[in-house]
Amino acid sequence: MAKSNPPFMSGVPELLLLRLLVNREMYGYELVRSIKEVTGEAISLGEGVIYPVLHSLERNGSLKARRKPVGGRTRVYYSLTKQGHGRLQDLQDDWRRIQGGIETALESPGHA
Amino acid sequence: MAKSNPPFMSGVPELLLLRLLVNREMYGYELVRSIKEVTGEAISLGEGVIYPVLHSLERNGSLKARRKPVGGRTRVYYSLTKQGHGRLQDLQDDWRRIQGGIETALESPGHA
DNA sequence: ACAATATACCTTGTGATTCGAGGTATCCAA
DNA sequence: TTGGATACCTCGAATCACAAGGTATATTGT
Repeated sequence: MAKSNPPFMSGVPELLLLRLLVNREMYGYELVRSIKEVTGEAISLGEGVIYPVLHSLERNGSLKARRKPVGGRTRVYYSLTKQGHGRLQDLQDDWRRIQGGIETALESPGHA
Repeated sequence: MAKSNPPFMSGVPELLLLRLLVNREMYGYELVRSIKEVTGEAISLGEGVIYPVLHSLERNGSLKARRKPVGGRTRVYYSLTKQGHGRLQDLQDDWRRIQGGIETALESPGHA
């Protein structure tokens, strides 16, 4: 019954999250703003995108979560596991492959 | 209600199609193979993606279609309209913006 | 003291997009 | 004559991203 492969260009939110978490552990709300910032406002992903992705990354073992009370609120800090590093590498390779493909297409003769 | 904006990274099939049609008119089946070729096999879009996009581009005035019998079959050749050139320019700008944003994110300190 | 905004987490419904599989028909080669 | 390539098309389902909401606490402004 039509077991669809993931859309050819999905996984960018995942990629960005994993990449940010290489440097240091961060929490969800922070990641939302951080993505906007590090992409120079080019990409803005809402909480409705980020939280579910974080949860799924945790479920599949790419991230581990740590609850940490700060003030009166609770933050959930995420950090990369070994698997997460592998996953990041894969996504990064995928991205470069398709990014390169598109670039080749756009640069071929016959300017726009 | 929730009138969703288009997903932040869609429109790549559209972009590739328009870009290919800058050089010369082409027909659907040809475009399917051509996309695979010009992207160095990095991107492979099936007919189920291409045909609907072509139809919608025709409907909104970016492309014009010309039916041409070849042998016993009929090919539908598409070519860019003036609007299509504008649309291509926009999509190309969008793409470069987000592509650049992701690159910035991936290249920031703290290697993978 | 009170209201508004910011922080911080979350889920749900919907909409847009892509995917895979199928359907039709013709042509050519084994 | 069977099968593969060409050439068009559509449909159902999976996937994803989006907006909007909901909860709760802290901070800032008035």
